[in-house]
Amino acid sequence: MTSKDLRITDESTTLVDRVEEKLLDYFRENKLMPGDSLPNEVELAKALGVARTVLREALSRLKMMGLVKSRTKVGMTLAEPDILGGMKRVMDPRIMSKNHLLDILNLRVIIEIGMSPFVFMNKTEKDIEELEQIVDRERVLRDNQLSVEEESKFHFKLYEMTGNDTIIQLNQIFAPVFGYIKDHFSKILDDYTKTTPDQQRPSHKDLVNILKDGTADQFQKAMRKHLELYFHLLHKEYQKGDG
Amino acid sequence: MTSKDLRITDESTTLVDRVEEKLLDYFRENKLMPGDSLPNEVELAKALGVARTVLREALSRLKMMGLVKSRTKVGMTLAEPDILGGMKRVMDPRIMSKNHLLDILNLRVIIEIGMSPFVFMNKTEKDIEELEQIVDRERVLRDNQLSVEEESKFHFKLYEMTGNDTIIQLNQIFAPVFGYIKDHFSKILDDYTKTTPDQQRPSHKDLVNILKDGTADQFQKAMRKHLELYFHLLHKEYQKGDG
DNA sequence: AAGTCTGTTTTGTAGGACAAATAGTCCGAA
DNA sequence: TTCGGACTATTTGTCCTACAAAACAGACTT
Repeated sequence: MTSKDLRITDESTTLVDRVEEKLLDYFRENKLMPGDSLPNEVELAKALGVARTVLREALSRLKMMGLVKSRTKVGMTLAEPDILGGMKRVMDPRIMSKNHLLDILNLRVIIEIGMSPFVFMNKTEKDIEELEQIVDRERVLRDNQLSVEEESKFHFKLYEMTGNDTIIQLNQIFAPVFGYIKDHFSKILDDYTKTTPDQQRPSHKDLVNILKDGTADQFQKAMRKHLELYFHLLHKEYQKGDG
Repeated sequence: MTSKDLRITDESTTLVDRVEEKLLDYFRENKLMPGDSLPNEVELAKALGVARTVLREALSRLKMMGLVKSRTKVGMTLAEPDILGGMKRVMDPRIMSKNHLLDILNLRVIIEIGMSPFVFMNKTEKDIEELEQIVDRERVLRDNQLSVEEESKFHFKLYEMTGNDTIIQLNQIFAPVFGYIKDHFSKILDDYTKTTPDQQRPSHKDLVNILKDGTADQFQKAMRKHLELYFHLLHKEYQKGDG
């Protein structure tokens, strides 16, 4: 047993927590749909047997997630939640554990590789043109690297081509994490780019060309290669945490 | 201009919303780290110029995300947030728009394809054995399909092999969505399995064998093929939405 | 029929009171 | 001295009341 297992969880469930649960149960059991209206606060509080303030603290949480909307006089209605609403607010690399950061980086790499078949499927003339413009504007810095802005602009366009709003949002939410990682693991990343021949690392330009004239499979492999340095980083840093 | 552009957004930002923002700003500006303690509620409310009830509604949101912890007498402390905390609560396929559901399905497919290099990298003898056990227990139903439980058990093990807690959690949170999709798009899925020769659809058994004796590239391609029916579903249903 | 006014309902905000938990202190006994 | 128990002060948790603000509904006016 490690010291981690000894810590007191102290999950002293508060009344607000339970009310929040109850509300969600209530929505599900009554099969409420977006647009359906809820009882007013006073009634709800009475039905739940709690003070209005407690009810409102629970409702406040659901409002943050977009599940509940309210307007004076009109009352409260259910709505389709913004599942990323909470994440958007609290994503801050500064306060995240190293392992958590690596998890997110890993997830990003996974998404970029996994989405490449869809990017290839959805590509249009216009997309290719835009990508070419982005690539043409890129200015190479030291060690064949790009600025963070240029780097992310290119990848953002690829995300856009998935046509998947959730994924696009996810990329935006994760963005600060990569900036942070590039800063804090720059040594490992630099070492890798210096010791790996450029030919083994497809540039953005190469990717566009393959997307344009190659096959879906070639594109995915190239993306995989393009992201290889993160494989390297993940492999090296996850190891450390285990020890 | 479509009718969608006419709707009243009514983003009447409430005081609680602004206090929530202010708190997050305050945390960032003061570079608070997990473990650091916050001023007590009365002081905070005074500093913000709002009633304690309002402050508490804002804090309640941050507590839901795990960013703030509180204990009587001790006070409040900052903690590393659970970025999926909000999502976990409100993920309910019943109330999600079709496009949103497809986005999630798409994301799952993307993750499963993208994670296959990592699954291959991380595989151990023990993992293979477990997978073989899972596959051996599987009972084929009509049309070469499996029960939802068996299906998800196999894939869950693959997620586990990524060693990425965030991704494992994400899979669990998404699980209800797939159940829902399998129910509601069963016609399309059944049609596909009926009209596509079994040889073109790698079974779980095939996947394990490739994972065991094949290459990383073969494994990824097999995963891609295994998920092909979802490509089919996504292609067909996303189309509809556009019209 | 159209616009205006007024009353009423419901959420939004404020503030006070007390309960419950518990860290810290002090005191007394082994 | 050290341990334990009682007390105290502090802070969050819960309840309650009051009023402000928004906006729907219906009556009333022109």
